[in-house]
Amino acid sequence: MVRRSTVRAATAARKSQILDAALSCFTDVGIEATTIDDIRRCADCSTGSIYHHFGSKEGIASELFIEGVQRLNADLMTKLTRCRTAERAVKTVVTQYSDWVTRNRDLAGYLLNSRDLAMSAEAVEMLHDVNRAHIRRVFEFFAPFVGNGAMQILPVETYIPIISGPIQDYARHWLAGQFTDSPAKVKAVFAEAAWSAMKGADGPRDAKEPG
Amino acid sequence: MVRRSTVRAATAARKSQILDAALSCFTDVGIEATTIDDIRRCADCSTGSIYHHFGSKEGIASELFIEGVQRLNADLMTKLTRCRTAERAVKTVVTQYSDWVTRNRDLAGYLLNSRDLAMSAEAVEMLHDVNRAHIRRVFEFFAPFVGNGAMQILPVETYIPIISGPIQDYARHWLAGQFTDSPAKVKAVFAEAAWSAMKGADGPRDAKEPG
Amino acid sequence: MVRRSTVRAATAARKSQILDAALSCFTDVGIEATTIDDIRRCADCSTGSIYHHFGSKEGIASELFIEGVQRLNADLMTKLTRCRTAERAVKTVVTQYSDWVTRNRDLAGYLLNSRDLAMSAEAVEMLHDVNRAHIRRVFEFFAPFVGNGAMQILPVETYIPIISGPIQDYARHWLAGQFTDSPAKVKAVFAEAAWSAMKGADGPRDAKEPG
Amino acid sequence: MVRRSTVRAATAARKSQILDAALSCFTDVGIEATTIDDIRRCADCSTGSIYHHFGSKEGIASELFIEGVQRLNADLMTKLTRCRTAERAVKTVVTQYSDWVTRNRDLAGYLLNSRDLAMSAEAVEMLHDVNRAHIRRVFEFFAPFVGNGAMQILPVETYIPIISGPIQDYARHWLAGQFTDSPAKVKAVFAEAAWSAMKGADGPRDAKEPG
DNA sequence: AATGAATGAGCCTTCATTCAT
DNA sequence: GATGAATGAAGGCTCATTCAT
Repeated sequence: MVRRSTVRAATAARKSQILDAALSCFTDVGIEATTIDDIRRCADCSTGSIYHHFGSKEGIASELFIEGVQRLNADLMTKLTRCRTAERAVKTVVTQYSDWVTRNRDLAGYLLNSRDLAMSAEAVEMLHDVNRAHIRRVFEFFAPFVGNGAMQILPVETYIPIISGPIQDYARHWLAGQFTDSPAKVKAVFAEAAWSAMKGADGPRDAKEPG
Repeated sequence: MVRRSTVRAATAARKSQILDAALSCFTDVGIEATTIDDIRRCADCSTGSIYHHFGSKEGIASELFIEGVQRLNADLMTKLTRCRTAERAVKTVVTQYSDWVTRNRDLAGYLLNSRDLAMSAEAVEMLHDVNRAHIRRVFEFFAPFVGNGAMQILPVETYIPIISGPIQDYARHWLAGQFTDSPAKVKAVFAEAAWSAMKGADGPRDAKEPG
Repeated sequence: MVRRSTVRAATAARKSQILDAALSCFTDVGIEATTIDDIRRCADCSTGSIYHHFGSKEGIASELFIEGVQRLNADLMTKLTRCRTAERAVKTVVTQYSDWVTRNRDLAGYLLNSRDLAMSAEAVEMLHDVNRAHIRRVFEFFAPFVGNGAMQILPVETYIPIISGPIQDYARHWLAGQFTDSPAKVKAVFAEAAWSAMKGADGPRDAKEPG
Repeated sequence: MVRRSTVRAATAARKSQILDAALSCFTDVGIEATTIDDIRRCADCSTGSIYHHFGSKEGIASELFIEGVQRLNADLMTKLTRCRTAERAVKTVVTQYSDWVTRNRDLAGYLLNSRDLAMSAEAVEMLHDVNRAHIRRVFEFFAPFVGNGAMQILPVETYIPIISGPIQDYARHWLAGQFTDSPAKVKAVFAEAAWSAMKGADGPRDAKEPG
């Protein structure tokens, strides 16, 4: 029992070590330009070890992607479920993302720029499952606010782009070194903009949160 | 004279043929995954011909990118300069983009997903010049509206993300096949959202455009 | 004593399990294409266990080969020493092979197609010893029949090809799935053909065996 | 016209040069053990050139195999169609093979030991077509001799093994360095043996060829 | 004896680019 | 301008083998 968990822990540590190395390389030169040898050197392990744990370069990229998405999603849900008003919730989507991106630059950049990532059918399936479940939870959370007029009724596919699109675009530029202020620094502007675009036409029907 | 222009026309046609083929391939499998041989096959020409006209794979990608950006920018400026009010102008940024993306799917997708494109120093320089000039023109156009309170005063780097971020995010999903309605179909929603987020806090001071 | 023999039996069982797995893999995809991991999976044991028992991949292949040859040879000698006439003996070489191949498809195929097998010097030595001894025994058995004119006097290296070549060729095709009738089914034809080619020019001088 | 045929000739020469190199390497160390780099070194060309002409290592092996089979088959048919009696024809199958193997050691060895060669579906198809056509021609040639009683009536799949099996087995051993006399040297023995096994039970009904 | 993670040399193949015709 | 054979560096991946537990 002890033995097995030790082994498992060691395995997990090695995998984590490789994922960290991969993220670092992907950030430096991009996924395509990163070679297994780059990762091997950076993770200080053998080629075989990488393949023993991940099976392929794509396997590394996929696992990194899915794990990153799950962390980001989980962090959002934690923050979101504490919100009591629509305004607070909408702004939290923006500020949470700003803070997370600022704290997790490399991983955020990876998630933001890997839309073209070629994944195995299996990995795609898993990612879709993860994403669908997350989207459902988020929409279930916001549904009441839309129902009571605090938020506008819009085509369902437009909510996320309107709320998250601006801060994501800003983050993309910041991560590319084109902007100097971190997302965390300008988050209030984007939170306000998102709420302006989302709040019910006649103003929110729920009471403004104190503070 | 006639001979030369004929030759030039033929050359232009061949270049255009290759660029079209390249865009098609890039759209299908991505830039990195596209090989010169893919382009050769698709353009129905020889390897040597491609190198004669573009010098390198990166040369094709760069020319395609810069030409695309210029077309998109020019189209925006044409539409924008017809606008007399801040509201009309802001909404035009959104609707023009929606329409252009819908009409130029492949090229739009290429521009939207080639942030990682490795370009020669020369090409990068050229692209920056083109972009800087465009951004300057756009900001000069909007400056009066900000000055007279019709639009909010915000950190300069936040304007573009707030106005264009949502429709770009939507376009990205649509181009990826995740959304069904074209940007052109939902542009009004995004135009309205952009204006809600950008209009002066006390309401626009300029008169509403008739119509 | 009991303990030791139990251990030995267990060891022998594990070795046998691995050899069976290896033969199965070799038959399916060929020796070269079979990986240690294939065998491991098929034998349901660990990599280390395989190396503990056989030392190398070549060790497995060699042991399997030599063991197979010995079984085949032993079976032939058993059947052969019961024969009293040249005709019976020659035909027995054919029919014994037919029956053995039919009953031991995979092993026979392995022996028949592993001419290229790279073996250690030690294993090669052992195989040669085994083969030389067998050939010597067989030739000593047949010598009297040649001496008394019941069988033809031919160049020594032609006897085995003439007697066994046809049924081996047939077996090769059958094992490859190209022929439908098993060697056992057509053995009489090949036995007759072998005898026709081997019998003394003036007819056999020994009496035809009854039945 | 001249230009094109020159180019074609050059291409054919290069392909031939690579095939020769491959055969040499295959003979020396076996197909599996031969690396592309071995062939490249031996053919004195670049890796890319090999792939330009053959697509893959398997492509080389297949083309070599099919071309070899066709040469062997064509040579047999040429010799066979000159035969007027069953005896001459059966013996020709044996002697032609003996001579061809002796003159084409490497190619013969390649054909004889590549039964396990992994070929593309396309190549397999082509090989089957080639073989089927050859077998049909050969059987059509021999049919009259079986019909008129000059040769025995046997199960159809046994003819080839009985006639060719012995000399093939001998050739295999000789090519492996186990026998010293070339097949051409001992061909008469095998020709006689084949005829003994194949001739009609009551003796040939056609006249013995003079000489 | 058993386990399975780790190793690393080596292989097949790709592909941007060059250049003789 | 066009052609396509030739080049060769480089990369993803395999796999027999080792070894600490």
